[in-house]
Amino acid sequence: MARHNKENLYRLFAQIANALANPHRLEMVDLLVQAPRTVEELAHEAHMSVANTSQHLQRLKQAQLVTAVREGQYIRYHLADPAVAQLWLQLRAVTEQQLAEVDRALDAYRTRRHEFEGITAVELQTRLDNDEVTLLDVRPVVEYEAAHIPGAISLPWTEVAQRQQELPPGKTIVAYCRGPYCVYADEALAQLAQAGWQVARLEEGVLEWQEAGYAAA
Amino acid sequence: MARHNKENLYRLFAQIANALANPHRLEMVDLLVQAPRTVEELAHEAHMSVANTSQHLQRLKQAQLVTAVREGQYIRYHLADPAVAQLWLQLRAVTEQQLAEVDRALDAYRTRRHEFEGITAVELQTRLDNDEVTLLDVRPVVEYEAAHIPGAISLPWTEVAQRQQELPPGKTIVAYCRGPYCVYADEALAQLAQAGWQVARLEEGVLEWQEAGYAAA
DNA sequence: ATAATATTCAATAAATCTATTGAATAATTG
DNA sequence: CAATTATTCAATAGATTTATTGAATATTAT
Repeated sequence: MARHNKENLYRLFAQIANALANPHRLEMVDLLVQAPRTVEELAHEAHMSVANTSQHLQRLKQAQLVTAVREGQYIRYHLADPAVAQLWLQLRAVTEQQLAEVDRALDAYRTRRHEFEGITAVELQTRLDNDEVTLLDVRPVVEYEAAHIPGAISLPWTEVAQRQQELPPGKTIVAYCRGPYCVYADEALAQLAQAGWQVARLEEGVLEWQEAGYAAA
Repeated sequence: MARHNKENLYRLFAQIANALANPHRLEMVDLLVQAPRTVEELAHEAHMSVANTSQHLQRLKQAQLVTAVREGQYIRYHLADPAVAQLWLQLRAVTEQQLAEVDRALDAYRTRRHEFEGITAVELQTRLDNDEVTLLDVRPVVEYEAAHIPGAISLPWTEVAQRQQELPPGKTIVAYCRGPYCVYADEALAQLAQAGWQVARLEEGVLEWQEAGYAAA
């Protein structure tokens, strides 16, 4: 009797863990952290079929980790609450700490991971205040518009080659993207470094930046 | 290629989520947060067969969420890292916030949940400093010994009836146990209230107490 | 209304997860 | 060494999860 009620309680926690216990759904959560998206957009970004994406979204929605908002013929999915992003961060933290494979998998995915000088959030903040660096947000514009680090210029990584002359000359360029598991900043910096710019990468994305106690714009 | 490497990365995070995606395993983690335990102890506490408990422990161990330490003919399982407890806390926080069922399930499990006056960590701290209350840790002694709130007296809930005369008279008694999902404090307080004591419950357990920034002993 | 587009639903097969059972292993005790 | 105790392993049946396929639904545009 009491046993049964206790099991019911733990079952609820397990339901939420279960909703996150799939690589595709985690990638979708990771994308929704950056900005709300339609089913098609998510399917395209995560390289999944639309039907499969929809099915996974239903599971996230059932667990109330995301919410659906109809916009005309589209349905845009949002992360239900900032606490969900926190949970994702904590899951990442534990996984990184406990599974050494994460480091290896990251090296395999981000092949230029160790090519650029890193810069910490603290360093960046002071160098931004002293007007010593140009901060580049190389994510898609919609993500920049959803939230970005104050002072960052939006220049999607796909447009870096053509638009680099817009950048103020002389200053070091710091690029960031979705966070430590995103290659966009690496791609952008590789092009800029080749063109002779002094570059550095911020591993943090907006979520990690906020988590570290800084404000977002 | 890059896709494949990205999938590998998310697969690792999903592995950890998967290890937590079972009510029994969560209950085991919840128990291990309080104190390390042998397979048999866990099986008994969680009302599971030993073989099943062992099997679930293997999964937690494979995910490196727990570690096994042989002690003679026993093997004692420990939480691998405090970060695992943090993750459990965050999972609980999200579940409580997103699933209204938690509140109902908790009412069903802790039938005396609303019977006693609650006291916050802050209140407790000041009233302890002023020597106005007696703080009772009603968990099993091993858990008290693993960690407890400074100033707490160990009096397991099973012994409250016989040993209540040991308590200093006149002061209000505040009891706590494993946290908000534990009935021991309710059970203890029901007996003490009946015997005429002035009582209050602290919902926090040691983990939540520490999470709130206080030290443990 | 009809056509087009976005999303969901339903059915299905392959894979994974879970609890149970009984046997196997490893350490301790007599 | 034999007996005992704690834990793990192996096999298995039932349940759940997943990706795919094609059809169904809902909204918009013509």
